Amino acid sequence: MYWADELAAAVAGPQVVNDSKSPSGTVHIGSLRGVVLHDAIHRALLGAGLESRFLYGVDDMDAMDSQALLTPDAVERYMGAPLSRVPAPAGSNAASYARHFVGEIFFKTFEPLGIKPEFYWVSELYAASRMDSYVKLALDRADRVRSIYLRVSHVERPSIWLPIQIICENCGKIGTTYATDWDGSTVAYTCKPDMVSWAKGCGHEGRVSPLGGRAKLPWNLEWAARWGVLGVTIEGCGKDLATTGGSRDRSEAISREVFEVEPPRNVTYEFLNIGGRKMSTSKGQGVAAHTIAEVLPPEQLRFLFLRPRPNQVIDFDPEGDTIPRLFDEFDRIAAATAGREVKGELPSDHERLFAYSLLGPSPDVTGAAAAFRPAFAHLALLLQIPGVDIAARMEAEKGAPLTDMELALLAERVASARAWLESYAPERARLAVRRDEMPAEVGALDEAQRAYLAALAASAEAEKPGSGDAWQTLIFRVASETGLVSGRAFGALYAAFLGRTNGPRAGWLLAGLEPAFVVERLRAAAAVTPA
RNA sequence: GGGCCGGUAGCUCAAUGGUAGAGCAGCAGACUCUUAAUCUGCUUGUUGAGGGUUCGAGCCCCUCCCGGCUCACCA
Repeated sequence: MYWADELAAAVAGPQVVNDSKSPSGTVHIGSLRGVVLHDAIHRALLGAGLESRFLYGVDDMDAMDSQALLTPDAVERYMGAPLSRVPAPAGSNAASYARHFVGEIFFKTFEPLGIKPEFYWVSELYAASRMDSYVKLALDRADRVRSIYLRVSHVERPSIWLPIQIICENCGKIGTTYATDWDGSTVAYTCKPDMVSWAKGCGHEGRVSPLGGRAKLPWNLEWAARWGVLGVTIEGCGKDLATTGGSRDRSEAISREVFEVEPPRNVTYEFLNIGGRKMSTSKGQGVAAHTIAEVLPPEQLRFLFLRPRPNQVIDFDPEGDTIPRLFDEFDRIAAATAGREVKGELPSDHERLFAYSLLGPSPDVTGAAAAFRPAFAHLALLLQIPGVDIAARMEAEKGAPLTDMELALLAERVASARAWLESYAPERARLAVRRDEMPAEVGALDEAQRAYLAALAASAEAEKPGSGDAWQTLIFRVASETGLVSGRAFGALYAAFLGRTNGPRAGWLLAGLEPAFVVERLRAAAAVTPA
């Protein structure tokens, strides 16, 4: 059974699926794995006849800690401030930095993937006092919190430490304050200049109520509190958090022992690596979500994340054959789903995998599976030949007119293939007519092939073929006249124009070039002395 | 040091307890109009090592070896 369906079969009653993201830091392609996974889980729950909500939270009470994202004059003032209070970059009319960044960049990648969670902003949960009862519990039971940190993670907190981060009333920063002395309604705090290295506190000291949005819980407690506030029943997380003694363990212990709430079911998911290496934006290895989305249409991007089980590493190297093969594998699964015979082994419940790769919430699986999908590599090739009518060629391949859905799929693939040719396609997938010099490969042609080229030059000059069809006919006819097997005739042409042993349909290739150049090159190639 | 994932054909990978198999590469062949297409045939295995469970193990359990990521400060 498909893993998401297995999960859905294992639960009962109404479900709340939750995921969240801190808006600080760059969003790269790997960040989308969790989103797509949670969406698939949500759809699996609905498909199993359960009630389900899919929530997505933005951690905008977190402190701004990335200097690279601020203009230099804003660093002094906003480093350490809650992201909800950092203004959006110049030119944006968003209400805050967090809203700009997440709204403009991250959410725009959700919509095309057919993912529509209910968004919520953590700063609003605090401001609306929905977190207050958990803040009080955390402070009342600070000793329990400290002992959990010690027991689960071997982190020792001083006895005056309180699990709360106050927003400084003077400078507005949250990353620089240290709170002590909870008296049941207020805490004392100091905004320390040297609390953290990346932000400077103002030195203010005060006493304030931590409720109603004036403070936030530290990460692990906030996570647990949210499970309680929102009634979360399923929430996966990356393996960096799920390690023994790590964040997830701490939050689960806090949820049970401090808030007395049963934590949600976990689905730990592995990372997405690029070419066997971890993604790192600082090393230029990270692929921004919107960049890869130009090359991979939504369905293939979903497929990339949904085909492996969640706890398997995905090694995605956009170079080489990876992208064409991803399309081919998708098409194979589509064909199998449509009931056609395919080669090779299929994943268990491949039709479920196919359905979840389609854009939700309730796609036409049968129609999509049966649709004609042009082979990606073939399409990329055709795009490089001048004067090819792609739609007509595809119709000929299918043997029937394309439906509206198929035309849309074709347009989508054409755009992907163009983007691929410009970005990740290997040299061997790119065609280039060698205009400037004779390819060295011509030296490998034998006498019969050179004679063929000479004869073709003469015939072309006399008959002046004007179309791909006319050229193709001539190529075959001259081959027949000179007694050369057609495959070797084509080989000679590819060597003379492309410097390779094979290529696209030669007639259309030659028809796209200037007649004078074609004849001249044919003659020159025919005259080359064999190596 | 702890955790997770992986190790299967020359390469990339599939196969969730039931005959180890695909793509690419290679070899041989077909084709007078898809020539990076299509079709036919062939070849390739100590499934990292060892033990265990089972009628049956690539898959489950145990012990190792190798590689990758991750955590151990904060969020």
